[in-house]
Amino acid sequence: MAKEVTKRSDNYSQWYDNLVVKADLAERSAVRGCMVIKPYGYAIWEKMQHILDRKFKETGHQNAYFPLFIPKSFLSREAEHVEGFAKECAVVTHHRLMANPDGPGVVVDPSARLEEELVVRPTSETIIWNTYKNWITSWRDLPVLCNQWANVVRWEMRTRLFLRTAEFLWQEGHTAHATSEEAMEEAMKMVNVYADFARNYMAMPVVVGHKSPNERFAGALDTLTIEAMMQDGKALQAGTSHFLGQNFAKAFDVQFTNREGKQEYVWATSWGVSTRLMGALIMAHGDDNGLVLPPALAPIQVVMVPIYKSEEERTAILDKMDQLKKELEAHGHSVKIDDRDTLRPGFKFAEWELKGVPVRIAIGPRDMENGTVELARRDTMEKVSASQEGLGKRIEDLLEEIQKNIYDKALKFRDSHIVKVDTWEDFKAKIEEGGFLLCHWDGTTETEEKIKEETKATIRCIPIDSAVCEEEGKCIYSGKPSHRRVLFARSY
RNA sequence: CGGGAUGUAGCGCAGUUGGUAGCGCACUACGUUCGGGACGUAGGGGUCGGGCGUUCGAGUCGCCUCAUCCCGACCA
Repeated sequence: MAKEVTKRSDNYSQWYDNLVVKADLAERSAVRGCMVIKPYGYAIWEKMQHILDRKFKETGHQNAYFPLFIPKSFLSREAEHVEGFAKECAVVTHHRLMANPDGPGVVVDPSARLEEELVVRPTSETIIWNTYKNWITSWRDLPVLCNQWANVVRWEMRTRLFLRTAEFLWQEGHTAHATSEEAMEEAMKMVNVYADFARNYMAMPVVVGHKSPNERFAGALDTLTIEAMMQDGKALQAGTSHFLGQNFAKAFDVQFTNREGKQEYVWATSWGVSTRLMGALIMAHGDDNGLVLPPALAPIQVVMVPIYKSEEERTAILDKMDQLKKELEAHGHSVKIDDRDTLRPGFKFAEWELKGVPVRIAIGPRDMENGTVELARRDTMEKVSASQEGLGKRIEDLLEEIQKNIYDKALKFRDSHIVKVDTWEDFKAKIEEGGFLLCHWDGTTETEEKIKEETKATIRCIPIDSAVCEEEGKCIYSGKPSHRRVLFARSY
């Protein structure tokens, strides 16, 4: 009643917006296009951060931090790069305010104009490569493998909570290598780290592939991506990893002396995932009752709701819950006892379902007599009575099963919405139904853009490791020969 | 930057031919409730986005302005 969620089937977009707010994840801020991430939402992001950070360290990376402000001239060093970002940059032009001479308040002090404007980073390649120039002189200095956790600003015209905000949080890895092969290998390694994270922690299947030249990151020679399918059949780019070649090394003159004593430009990669992953998580698994969080990312994995009438019952049940909580925590699970006594159990059930807590344990007088608990799982909404004995093991198994079930469900949904399409008529019909279309494409940007104009569908990626794509055929649009299928979809 | 809309209580909204602002939820207090989003009673809360104008009188009409949202173009 208090927090009714719009039905997913009625209006997917509205369902999403509503859910983000009602589940206490985030809200729009007073600043145009910006978002406030609320404690519950941030707790999920923190879990994502910790897991990703560990993976980065395991793959040999170190964290560092580079400035928020980028001199305008840096950004313009790489031609494609600046062209790609120029239209969405926030620019700092002054450094001082003064009392308004014509009335109340303050105005920008015109005498405090910066000699060179500073761009609030939309991404950090330029400032980082300007720094790397001083770090790298010899082959012995390579590779440089840095990551930074930061915020970036892209002045988007239209924003959506988590999916596209003017400011967002992300991590960006920036690496420098002695050879092209090593850099390409790095880019590939990191996209696979993302794919692994999406599948095993977010319980979200993804397609790994190359972007078409047209969809590449501004300044990259190759962009690798993970593409996820949302429950309305649209695609969401969930992470990217770029092979930058020597473009930035040349733009910032980063050369090293190789083993033969010759000067060479270094080879670069960059890769990132953002708070957009939060949007992906919500859209991939949520339902009409709210969020469905995979146990691996749920800030609260088990919530306990006491049911009581008298104060004696309340005390006895909460004592029992404390005891069970300790047992579950010993198994490594995060547990919350909802002991608020101003709210009724039914209200709490609905609220924790809305917030996506994977497992709920309810204990009432009846359970206290029988030595049982009521065990409810969020993914299937099933409720069973379980013994208080051995609950730790039971919950451990259940959380694993939920994690697996959420993934399987998402995988089943996705696979049933991927179709091979071989005629243009069929393409136009199928794209309306949502989902991914595997089609032949002649490899030209012209064709890609015409398809986009006519259907709003874009090439999400050219899948890697997909045997079904490896075949000869004819372009869906132009009829020209093609030697592999690519993935088309409408996207966020 | 083009096209369309909306600004009224914390949130969601109603407000007729102009007559001095209301509903639901939320909030506060008390009581009864408590195994799936409780109910009763009593309360509090508004310069109607801002400015100027028309009028005896403007939430309502006119002009200006600001902000937000939606459809385009752009995008992790």
